[in-house]
Amino acid sequence: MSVPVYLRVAIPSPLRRTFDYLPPQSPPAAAALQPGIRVRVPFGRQEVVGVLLETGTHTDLEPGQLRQALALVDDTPVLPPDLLQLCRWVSDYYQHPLGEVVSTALPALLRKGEAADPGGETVWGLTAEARGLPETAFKRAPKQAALFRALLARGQLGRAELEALELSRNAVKALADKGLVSEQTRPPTPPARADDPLREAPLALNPEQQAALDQLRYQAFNTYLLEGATGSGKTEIYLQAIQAVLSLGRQALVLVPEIGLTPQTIGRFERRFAVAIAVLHSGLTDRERLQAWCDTASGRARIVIGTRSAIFTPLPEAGIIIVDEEHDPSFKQQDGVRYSARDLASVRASRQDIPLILGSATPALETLHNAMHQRFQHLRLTRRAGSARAPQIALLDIRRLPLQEGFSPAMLAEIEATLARREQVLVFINRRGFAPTLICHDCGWVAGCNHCDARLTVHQYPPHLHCHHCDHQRPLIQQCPQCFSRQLQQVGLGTERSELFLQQCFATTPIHRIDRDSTRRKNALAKVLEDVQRGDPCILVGTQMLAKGHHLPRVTLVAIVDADSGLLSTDLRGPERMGQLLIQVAGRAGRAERPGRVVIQSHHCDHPLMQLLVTRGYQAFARQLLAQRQLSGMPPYRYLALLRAESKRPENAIDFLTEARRLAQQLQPASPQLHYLGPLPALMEKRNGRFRYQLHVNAAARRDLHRLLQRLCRQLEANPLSRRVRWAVDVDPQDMT
DNA sequence: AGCACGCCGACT
DNA sequence: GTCGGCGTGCTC
Repeated sequence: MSVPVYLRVAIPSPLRRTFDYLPPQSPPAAAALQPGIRVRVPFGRQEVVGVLLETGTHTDLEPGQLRQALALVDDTPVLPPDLLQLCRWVSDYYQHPLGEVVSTALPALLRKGEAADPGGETVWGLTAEARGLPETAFKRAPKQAALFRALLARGQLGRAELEALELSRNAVKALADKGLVSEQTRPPTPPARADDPLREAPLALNPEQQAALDQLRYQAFNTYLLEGATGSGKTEIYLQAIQAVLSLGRQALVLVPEIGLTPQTIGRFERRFAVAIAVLHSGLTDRERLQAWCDTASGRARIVIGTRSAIFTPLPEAGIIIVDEEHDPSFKQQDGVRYSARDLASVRASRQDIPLILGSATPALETLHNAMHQRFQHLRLTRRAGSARAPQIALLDIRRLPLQEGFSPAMLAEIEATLARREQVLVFINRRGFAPTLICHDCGWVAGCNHCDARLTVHQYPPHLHCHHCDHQRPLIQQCPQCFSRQLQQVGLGTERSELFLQQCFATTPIHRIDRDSTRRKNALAKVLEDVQRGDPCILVGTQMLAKGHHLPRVTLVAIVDADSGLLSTDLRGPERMGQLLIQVAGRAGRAERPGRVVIQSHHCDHPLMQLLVTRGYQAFARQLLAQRQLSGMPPYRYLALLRAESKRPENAIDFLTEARRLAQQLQPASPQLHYLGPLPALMEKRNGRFRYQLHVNAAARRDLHRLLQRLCRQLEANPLSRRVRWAVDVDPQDMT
């Protein structure tokens, strides 16, 4: 007689506990009950997909309380042991329910219980009828004709190939509707030979790059901070490190920021390597995401490039993790499980005993701090690759100067001179829309969002008012709703307004606006960049979208219209962000043979931080900020966690946090080692119709903070006040918004 | 979270 | 007379 076995299951629910079940009917072989497989179970009145954590022979429940699992979904774990462990670590470190962690670690379709092996890629091919048509068919539909010819030549095309060939998906649909194209399944690409991963020869390294590469060790955990200015050749180091790892028969994981995953980046990897590469980014459909996930989990793909959530991709033969632009805020998830993919990369690399490379021109303060304390090996690239010289940065004091739409005469003169030399200009304005404020000149009424404590941004293309925090939109009004005056003024500067103004100033020069609105249409960004590559004089007006990753060799002037907003920001990381952004944007200038120039307009040119950044560079600037952090007892010198709570009725959230503080102080009275602050309103108190507050806990020792949070969460979950609010812990918060 | 139950207000 | 508002309780 076999001992009864119980299944301990992680359920996607905010409850901080696991649930025990009886094995499903027709008891599976014990070997089938591997941790990490999915199980379909009854849960309350619903049926959910959970993940098996472990099996056990005892349970705290009465036999009658147990229900039976309905079915095992997988034969092999969707979360192999290392990832299951990582999820447990995340749940413990970030104080987030394990079931939700496990569920964020899985692609959406697996969450819903779909099979983990989609068995090949969905592709489109011509039907027999279509193959009989002459090559000159579809004379009146050029898009369809192009697709038809491509399919004749190549047989089948997948989504990625359609994109690469710039074929329209509408054409696919049109031909499919005519019965000329059908959806087919292409078997997975066979694994590439590991002995020859290269498609193209690596570039020659300069001595500095070579020295950095020589430092890397591939057989053990070590964290390398690869610090190098834009254009200093970090990517080539990544490529050659990956090459080394591939030839050891292992896989590489590359994490990139959300807007850094450009076709150029992917193209560079694909040109270099002959192995299958899986790409995971937010633009994929659930189906494509699952496909990419399966490709890496099966070991077919040898390189994974992805944004934040790619840190949870199973890699049976992981050999290296690279985090590019490691300072980028998008690596920290800002809702649900508030994890930092960069920090998880470190945990994962250490557990798997493989190297981790953190690359950046402007490392995060905590990363620099780690490097300074020898926890990371610091590799520096100081030279720009090729002949490009570092840009010269000039501060332009605009106090008392006449400004036209934010531009000083000197700045306009700079732009004009650059265009006259037949060079290109990048105008950086970190705010999309036309104007950030609509105000009534007669009574002072300001157009605000009904759901947030925010002003509505005026957009002109097309005209409307838009809340950038909750996406609420309203028609653009001409009359004040309070006093019925028609004197409504659009105050402040956004990209649309600058574009219009510059168009008037430089009527014969093409102006390209690049922000989330102008690039919403697919390939719009690629088209503009293609134009820009041709090198004719033009002006690019854009937000931080322009700051990342794009190679703009003909841009020789970067104009930063307003550097003050970041400098004066009250947020913990405001100045750090400003510095990083300025340096990143500046990196766009002068990448080819021509020297670049960066001009920064400011009312605070003599601000010590600004001076430091411009005259002595990011390192000195960052060290100064670190000194300030140490004085003010902030990370990375002390450890911070926020207890966030929000509710429709503000008092619910405040009462909850007040109680939380009381409980916390009972567990751990305030002291120099541990202090409390709050409940405080969030920087934007009301957002999306909810009032948001936070309790800050600041500790000298990570261990104390962690112990407190753990015990506090247990109590809070049982507390009736917690049911009236949405609450979550944010360990190592990025910002206080 | 999701779902059901339960008890009070303005509607066909 | 009901539809539906959200307070409360529960999930192996």
